[in-house]
Amino acid sequence: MASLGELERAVMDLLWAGQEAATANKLRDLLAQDSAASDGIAGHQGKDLAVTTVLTVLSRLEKKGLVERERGTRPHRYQAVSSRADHTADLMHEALGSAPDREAVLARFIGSVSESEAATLRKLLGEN
Amino acid sequence: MASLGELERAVMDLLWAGQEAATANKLRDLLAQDSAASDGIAGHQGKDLAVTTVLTVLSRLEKKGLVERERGTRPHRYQAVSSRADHTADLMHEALGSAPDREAVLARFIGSVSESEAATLRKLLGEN
DNA sequence: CCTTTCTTCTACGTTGCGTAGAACTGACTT
DNA sequence: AAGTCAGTTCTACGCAACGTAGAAGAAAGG
Repeated sequence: MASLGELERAVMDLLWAGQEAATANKLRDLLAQDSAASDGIAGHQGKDLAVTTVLTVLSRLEKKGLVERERGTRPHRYQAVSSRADHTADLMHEALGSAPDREAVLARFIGSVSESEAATLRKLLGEN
Repeated sequence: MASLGELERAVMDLLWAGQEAATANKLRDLLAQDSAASDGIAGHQGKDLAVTTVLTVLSRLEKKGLVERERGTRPHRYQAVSSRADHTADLMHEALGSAPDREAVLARFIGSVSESEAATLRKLLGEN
């Protein structure tokens, strides 16, 4: 499926967090905010990215099928194709699918799941 | 965790398949066989790898903690640290853990699981 | 000791990603 | 209509991971 780099990941997180489609500039600002926040605001090591950088990343994400853009509006607007939950579940299926011994994998998986998650799973499997 | 390249993957598959620890040469031969097999035997595009290539890959896998080597014996013998099922389950946990909305992910995951796998999961969650 | 075999060192080409300048395009202003 | 300006695409560079393997070093057997 293609794994994500650090910046690609950060951008996807923003797109997943906001429900609205965002412009490259908006995303650039959000990224600047986030990095400032994690530096403790005062520090803020001038790590602001160029907008072109964000655009390049968005293009790559689009090519990977993770992001969709509205080409109609002039500042193109970008949004995630699927929710983070869907994407993550896909990744899990991908991992699972790569093994010939599905059952064994599931057994190990269940074995190391927290109790609360096990409860969630029981509920999900029960009703249906 | 570090994802695997194509050759790294192929080597791990061999190590996971065989229960015995194998030497680099043994693995090289097995890889040659496999590639011959997928080419339909006749073709067999002289894609045999150099032993050093296999050794390099094994070293990298060792550094990643996926492979263990017996240094005592002269032709060192290599084996997988954990089973494929364990490794795959780890990957699934890794994916799951990267999301803040665990429950939502599990819901999507369960939603797209085959009926037989769902049955397996019920059984695993039931008895315990 | 000397040859053979195995391992380690070093390295090169390719690809993905972070990063961004340069060039192009479409729109708003006057 | 031409100029300016924001936004987008093109191109590119450096770095790291990976596939690949030759060269050099080390050990085991005759």
